[in-house]
Amino acid sequence: MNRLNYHHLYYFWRVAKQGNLTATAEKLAISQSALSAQINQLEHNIGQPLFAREGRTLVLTELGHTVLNYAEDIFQRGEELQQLLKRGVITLPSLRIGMLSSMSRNFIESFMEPLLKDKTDASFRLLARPQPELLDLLAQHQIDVVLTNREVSLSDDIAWQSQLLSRQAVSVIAPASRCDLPEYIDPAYKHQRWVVPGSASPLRAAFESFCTQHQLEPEIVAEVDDMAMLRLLARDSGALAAMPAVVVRDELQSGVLSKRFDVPNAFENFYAVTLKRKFQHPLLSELLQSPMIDAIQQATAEQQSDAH
Amino acid sequence: MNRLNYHHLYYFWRVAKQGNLTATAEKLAISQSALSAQINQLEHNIGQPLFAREGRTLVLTELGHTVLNYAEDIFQRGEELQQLLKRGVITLPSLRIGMLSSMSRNFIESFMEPLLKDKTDASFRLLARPQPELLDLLAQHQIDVVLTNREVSLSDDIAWQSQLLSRQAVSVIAPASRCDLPEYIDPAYKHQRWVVPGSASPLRAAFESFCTQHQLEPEIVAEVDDMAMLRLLARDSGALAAMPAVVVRDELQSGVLSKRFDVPNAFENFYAVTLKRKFQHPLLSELLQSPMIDAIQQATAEQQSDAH
DNA sequence: TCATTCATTCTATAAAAGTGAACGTAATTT
DNA sequence: AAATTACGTTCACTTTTATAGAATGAATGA
Repeated sequence: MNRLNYHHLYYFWRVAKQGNLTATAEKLAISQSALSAQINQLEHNIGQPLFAREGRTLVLTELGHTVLNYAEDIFQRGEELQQLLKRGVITLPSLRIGMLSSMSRNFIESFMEPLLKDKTDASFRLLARPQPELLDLLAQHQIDVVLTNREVSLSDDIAWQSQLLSRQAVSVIAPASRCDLPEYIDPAYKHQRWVVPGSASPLRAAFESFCTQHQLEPEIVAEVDDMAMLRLLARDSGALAAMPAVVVRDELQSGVLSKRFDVPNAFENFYAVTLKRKFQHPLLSELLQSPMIDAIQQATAEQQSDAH
Repeated sequence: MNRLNYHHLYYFWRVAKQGNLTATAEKLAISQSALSAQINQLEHNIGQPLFAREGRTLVLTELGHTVLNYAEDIFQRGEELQQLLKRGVITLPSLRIGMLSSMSRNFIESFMEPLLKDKTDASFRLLARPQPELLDLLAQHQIDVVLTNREVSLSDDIAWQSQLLSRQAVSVIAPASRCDLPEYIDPAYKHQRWVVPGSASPLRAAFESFCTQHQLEPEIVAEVDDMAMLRLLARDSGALAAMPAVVVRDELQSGVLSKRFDVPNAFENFYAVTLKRKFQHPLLSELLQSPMIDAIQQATAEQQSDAH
């Protein structure tokens, strides 16, 4: 291999991030043929393909992902330099957060809390998508972190890093009008109307198993994936609800809803998924080691040991 | 400004590090004219000079230093990528430490101690030079850190970062044969033979002022800049010596020399000077926040408060 | 002073990056 | 099943950029 050609690498970076040669060529204001040729030269120079040509799309190989990680470091810093040269100042790029739309908004908000207060220079973008799309975006460095309640499965190509942020017990939530119901499992719960998480969710599975175990025969009024929607239904449907308490934090506080008890051994996990990278976004580092996260982790650790 | 030309930036990086166009052209195996032209283009593209042409040499401007800092981040990462692509592994580059030859070797050794034990992958280079040359090398990213006992003066161009590592009292050291001398200032010290630090050193100034204050009339046997040399003379000359105790740590322990007392208000400061950079060498970060350093700093803090 | 060192400038040439049209497939529509 | 569209590659050719080499100039040092 000769010396690395940084122009080729730059083009590769742009294409890999975009995932599409034609669109990238347009953005770069060159022809696709030129772009294609440059990337071929890079691959030829390296001696191994960076993209697998699958059908009519370009998909990063394992090596491609590795190289993209380096390119990201290199050219993010380069962009910063260019900004400095042009405008005389550098502004921190926005922190790009991806979230699963089914997650608790309250949780997300408390995660981002450090960004909201007294930091004038902190800016961020928030993006709700299905999990596979989020992971794609992450792999392409289009977002910096994914907040999810679903475990990520290991991939050959990509070095995910998944950090458990919090572990919430699943609670039985009742409208204020039903505060006669006992704060423990009881025959009174045998025939009730419920709103519950969608069947794809591990929470739902836990709820079902709980019902079987205690011979409850719930009437499912609604099953909903989206936690924000679930919250509204819990508040307004008059039915009981099974969900992490954090989802309806405000309602519990104001007394509109009340928590009866925790479903034993049913938890919702919150993860922050990132790519293993040398240079993480500074705001992200801050968030991931913020005292709030520590507090949550400590709290959940206590919860766990309480449970045992 | 158009898009940043990374090849130009690469050439600039090489030249700025080397400090010399002709030699760099040779290393790059291109003509000086080509190299000169490329760098001119970069400057033209940026709109401001990166080098000041002083006589027949190229000297970095303030902007030049800034750009070099970015370039260093960019291309160090690039070199790492190239290494990965060629050899399949990345090895941490050596940590390059610059030291003032006049400094205590014992101090340097204890600074580097974390590198010496059980780390198989830690490699470093050590370089003894006069202070101005060390700072030049640092500014050109040829070394990662300068260990010095002399304050750095602030420069317009370069963002030094100077961290106080340790503060050593200056002690009066006597050969074992002279352990009759009292452990406090006393007329017995009035006429004695001494080996002392060179007159450029702040230690020497402190010693002279001490002598004046207590009306000592020292016979100066030798004045020496180099602490390693001073150590030998203290051991072998039979004269008294004024120096930080750490310099003769081993001799004090073995009893060949003995410390009589500390010269009041005379200290030698040890600094680690680095460039303010986004991405510091990982080994260096480790050293600068090693528990040994903390211990020293705590000890010296106590010393200071004792003195007050 | 005169040779030496080092960077710059100029012209010609070599190398590279770029264009645009033609081509090959895979996916999608009719 | 045929036509259409989307997307990447290949090829012949043009434009742009990088480079060599000789000439120039300015500072340094013997």
